[in-house]
Amino acid sequence: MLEEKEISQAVISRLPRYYRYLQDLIEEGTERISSRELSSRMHVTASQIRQDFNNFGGFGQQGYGYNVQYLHDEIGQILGLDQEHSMVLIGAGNLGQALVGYMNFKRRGFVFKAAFDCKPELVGKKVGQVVIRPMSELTTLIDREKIEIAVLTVPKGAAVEIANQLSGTCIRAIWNFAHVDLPVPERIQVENVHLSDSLMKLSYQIRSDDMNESTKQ
Amino acid sequence: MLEEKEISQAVISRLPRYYRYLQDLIEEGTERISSRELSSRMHVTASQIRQDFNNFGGFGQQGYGYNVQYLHDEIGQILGLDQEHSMVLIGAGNLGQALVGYMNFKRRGFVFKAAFDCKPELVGKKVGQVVIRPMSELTTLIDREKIEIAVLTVPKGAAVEIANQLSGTCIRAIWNFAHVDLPVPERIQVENVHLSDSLMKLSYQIRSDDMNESTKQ
DNA sequence: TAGATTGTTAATCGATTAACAATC
DNA sequence: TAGATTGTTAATCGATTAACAATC
Repeated sequence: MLEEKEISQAVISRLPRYYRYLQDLIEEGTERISSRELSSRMHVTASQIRQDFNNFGGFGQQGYGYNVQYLHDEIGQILGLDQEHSMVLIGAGNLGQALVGYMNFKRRGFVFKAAFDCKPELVGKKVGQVVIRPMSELTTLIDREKIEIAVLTVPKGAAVEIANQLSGTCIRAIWNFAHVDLPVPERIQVENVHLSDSLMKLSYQIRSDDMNESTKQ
Repeated sequence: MLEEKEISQAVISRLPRYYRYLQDLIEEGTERISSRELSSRMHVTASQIRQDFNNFGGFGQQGYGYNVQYLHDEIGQILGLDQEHSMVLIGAGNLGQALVGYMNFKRRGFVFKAAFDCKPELVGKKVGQVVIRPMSELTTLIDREKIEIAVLTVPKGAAVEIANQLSGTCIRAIWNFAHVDLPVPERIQVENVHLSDSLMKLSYQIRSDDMNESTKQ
């Protein structure tokens, strides 16, 4: 009932930011907020806010605005934050270890159940709450523990091969930090975090600023 | 001369991916490629590829296609990858240390010149090629060494205060991993990497899959 | 020259913004 | 009831795709 039509990617990308601002409002003790107030805080149009929320069917009340707590909880539910999500780490390098250790994910219900690495010298070592296991145990553990999300922090070369392995398991989604596009069946969702792409965009901005400076005069 | 009009954010976001595919093509020894071939590899339309490239003024040749090496280098230049970029790390926690240690950035010309942390017990410790310094030295070092990019991996609470400090320096851009929107003057570019936002999007996809499953029947 | 493929203009599609009637 | 503000329809804007003339 909650959802019928496909929601656009643009809308979904904005939901976490709404969620964040609503959390801040709760902490400030604000009980209600109008789309106009929220729009001026977030530097987006009030129209967009109302359109976005109405994709999911109207959380406000005419003449009143939105109840902050209610809106927060609804968006949380839409984002699936009312459920616990089990994860495994694949690739226990520096970045991988940092992610496992990051407590904020756990607070939101994203829990690492295991970590894997191909390096024998890392196997047995503890990171965060889990012990690093050999890659040979990967697929059986995922299926046995009904893991939802695989966090992939391995080098480019290994990523595709591992994605193929994952395709045969019950895994639902891959959070991909490897610098390649993964070939997976449609039922597996992939969310890419390409850090170097992000850094390149930054570098583009700097350079394009330089150009403007030099052209201006 | 190279650029005049504003290039849309959508185009810029695609450039790093083009760059990556062109690198792969070079490694494969491919000398030329048509927009149609590239489009089928990358799963985008050939039209979009041609439109994107023509924002910067035509890198191809009718009847021939694009020279891979040339196109690669041009895009690299547009992204500012032909220059070295100096960076400082602010916040030497797990994630920060992982970023400093990541060699791929250095290969692309992004070089960490220093790292800072407010924790006295971390000061003096070495991460990657640099030694962690106290926060008190932050602004003077940035200006003295003409640092371009600040990599911000501090908790939410500290980020805004540090952004204010950075506003008074020669810094050009902030690569922001903190979970807040930073208030900075217009001349400073901000590129956000909100990992928990990304994870929430993944969680949304999983949940919306569930919905479809349960509604289908 | 004929074939291929670009650069570019025109058509379509989707997302954002504006406007306003519905309603609390 | 009057005022406020939503939900929603209509208008605008921008981005993507299609088509084709230019040209290597």
